[in-house]
Amino acid sequence: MVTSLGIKERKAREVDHRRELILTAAEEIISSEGIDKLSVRKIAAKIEYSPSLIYHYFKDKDEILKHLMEKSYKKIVALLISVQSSTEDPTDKIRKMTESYIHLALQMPEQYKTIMLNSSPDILAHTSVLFDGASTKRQAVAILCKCLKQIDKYKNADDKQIELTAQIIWATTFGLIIRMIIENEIDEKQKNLLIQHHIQHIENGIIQGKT
Amino acid sequence: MVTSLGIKERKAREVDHRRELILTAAEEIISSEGIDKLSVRKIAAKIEYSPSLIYHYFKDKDEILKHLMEKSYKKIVALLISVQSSTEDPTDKIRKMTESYIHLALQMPEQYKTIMLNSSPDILAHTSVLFDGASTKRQAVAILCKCLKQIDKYKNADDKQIELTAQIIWATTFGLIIRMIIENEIDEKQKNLLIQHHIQHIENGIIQGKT
Amino acid sequence: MVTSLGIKERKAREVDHRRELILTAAEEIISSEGIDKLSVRKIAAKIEYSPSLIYHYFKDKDEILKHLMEKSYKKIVALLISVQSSTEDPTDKIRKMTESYIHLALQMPEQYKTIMLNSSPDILAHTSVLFDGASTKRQAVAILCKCLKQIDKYKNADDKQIELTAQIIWATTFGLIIRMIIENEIDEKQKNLLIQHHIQHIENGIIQGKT
Amino acid sequence: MVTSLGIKERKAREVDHRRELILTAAEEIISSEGIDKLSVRKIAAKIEYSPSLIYHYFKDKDEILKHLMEKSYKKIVALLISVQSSTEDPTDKIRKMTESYIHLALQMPEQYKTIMLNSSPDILAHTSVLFDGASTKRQAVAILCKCLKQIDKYKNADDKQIELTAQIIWATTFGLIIRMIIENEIDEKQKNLLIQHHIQHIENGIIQGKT
DNA sequence: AATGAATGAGGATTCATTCAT
DNA sequence: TATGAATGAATCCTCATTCAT
Repeated sequence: MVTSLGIKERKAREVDHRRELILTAAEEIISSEGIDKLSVRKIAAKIEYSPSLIYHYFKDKDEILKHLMEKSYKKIVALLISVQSSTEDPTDKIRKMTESYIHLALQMPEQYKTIMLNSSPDILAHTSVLFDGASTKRQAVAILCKCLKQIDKYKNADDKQIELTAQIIWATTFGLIIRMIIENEIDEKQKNLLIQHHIQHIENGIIQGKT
Repeated sequence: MVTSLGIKERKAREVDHRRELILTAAEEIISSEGIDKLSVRKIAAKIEYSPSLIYHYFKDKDEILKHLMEKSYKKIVALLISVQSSTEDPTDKIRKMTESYIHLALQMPEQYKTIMLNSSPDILAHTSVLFDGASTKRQAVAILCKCLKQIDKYKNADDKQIELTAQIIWATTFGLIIRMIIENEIDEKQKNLLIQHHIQHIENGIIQGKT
Repeated sequence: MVTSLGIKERKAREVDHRRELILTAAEEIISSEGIDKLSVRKIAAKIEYSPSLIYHYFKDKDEILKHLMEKSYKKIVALLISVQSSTEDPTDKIRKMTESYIHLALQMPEQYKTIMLNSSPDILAHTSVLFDGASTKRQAVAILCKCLKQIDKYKNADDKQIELTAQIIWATTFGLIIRMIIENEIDEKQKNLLIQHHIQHIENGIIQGKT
Repeated sequence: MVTSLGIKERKAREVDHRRELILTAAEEIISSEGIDKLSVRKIAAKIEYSPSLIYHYFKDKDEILKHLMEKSYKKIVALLISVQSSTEDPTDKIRKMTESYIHLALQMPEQYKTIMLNSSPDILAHTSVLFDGASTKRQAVAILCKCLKQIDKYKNADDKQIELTAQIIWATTFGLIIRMIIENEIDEKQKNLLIQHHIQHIENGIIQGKT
């Protein structure tokens, strides 16, 4: 019995491993050719198996795409979480978080685009941030709000105002990232200048001026 | 003679009408399925004609796409131009321009996405704004720079700094628009709050704080 | 009545003119792109009329091709006839005829190929020369035979032998021409050497040696 | 293990068989309709499978054509090689080689035409023989030259002259073959008379007369 | 577990042809 | 006389998917 379980387990692990292989191959194709050039055949070619095998592990291409989305989404969420830690002064924290977030996003441009420009309900269920109440339902916004609240100026501010500020920070940062991805061939120096300038603007916006 | 001219004219108009029909059908398909799912067959099906007929009016699919792009691009450029005028205080001008731009973009969401998220060189030749020197090559950035220069704080500022500020204003506004389009189902009130908040942030950024 | 006839005549002439225009355009396309790239559309484009007009003058594409074949065939036959004249010594006559024939064929390579490599019965009815009895049914062979008979060596020769000789002269000359057309990019000098050499061989063959 | 190998072998053989089937179908279509009427659909129809299946066995139509060409070309080259051997008197050797070559070519008329009338650079790279220097680059010409050199009359002859003679022998023989193929329905007796007559002419040309 | 065979739907074009005007 | 509209068939090719083995 125990043995049998062990075998089953190993088998299960192997299955997972294969699925992972397939997904990774798919990711690579997406990275290099774009999501609309992804095909089952190409995945099969990459893992050096026959296309039919893919159907042992995934019901159809859509299922692969769904998993891909999930995987990418998790990566992107992981971005934010990995960035949090190292507390200090809240403004500084926002600066660092934003900076890291941008850099990490730029390291996975195709996945970032795929997820963040996707308007299927399944994906939006995770990625939408502009709706009223996002601060309680979206981790990213929540974290930003928490930081903002620690800033003197926002101490007595309305929750709604803080949420809006967080949403704007998020949406505008998203905009800069997407444009930098789309306008490829911007050199590194210029990219850094833009990022620094953007962060400076955020700081100007949150520290001074009207709420 | 007059009659003959009249006939020719009507024919020309009819041709234009057909071409327009095709383009509109194409736009609808793009709206509902995305640009990469656009096919000549689908267009033909939509207008209830045979696919070959399309080739009477357009040389090939690329020509259709080119027209589509041009059409959208012209609309978007028209946005900016229509928005300029009504001079006053430069900060106010930027506020009004941004506001109008956002509202107009939201009125043609699919076209905006199609153009602004397109990374083909032909399109980017018109839409890229983040490169070093954009202030002299892109009208939109140029106009923003001109306004910024009129603001006291930037009187003695470095041209490069001003360009960067303009670029950030543009890229972040773009970000907000795209997210509002992608996260459809945001209600009007929330949209307006976000827009106002964004503009306020821009103002905070440019009036106060470090450059 | 006279007038009416005059008009009809002019109309008929005009129709002929148009048909000629169409055929000429077709020939040009065949010359530049080969016979299998010939299309009604291309003809129409060349004469700057609409494709439908073609159908006023020809029943269908096949009819055009038929006329084309006939026209080309007549040209090729004209070759031979034009070459005959200027009598003298029979050997010399064969030399001159062959030489002229080759040069003229090389001036209309595509037409020559089209006709001479065509194995449709209609065309073969004019172009076949190897069958027993060709000397009485094919002008080209007949002329060659007549020349050969004037040569001393063949004075008493069997008619069948003479016919065979004529057929070989014809078929081998054809071979040289076709190869020179197919192996384009042979330079003029080399072409002339080959032609001279070929003619010399014919002379060697007919003057000396066994029959 | 043996079984497994056996299976693989059988599969490989089956694949080869299928490919062969496709190629044969293609050859038949070419025979009956000409090479430019060959289409993937027609092949599929002939073997009674769907067109897409063809793409399991061949990358694209070009690959099919390439195989077809290669197959035919190999046969034709094999002709020449098979014909060489059995040395004797050089004149006799040329006679025998030519005779065999003609007979073998007539046994694969469509393939011979396909290859020898093809003017694509890829094919011409193997089949062109009329250029200056062919005696060193084309086996067929080289062999003929070697034989010619052994003939007394050519002992002291210029290499260029010998090359030209070989080229003429080749081109004229080609002409006779092609015409016999195109003018189908020539009876065997007549064919043989023509062949013998042609060979006699070659001999007359090379043994006697001027070089 | 793995695969090759097979297909049908869909992709862009091209073309000959008909027909109403 | 001349043409534009319209089509259906044909071209090559790709792809997701199923099925028997």
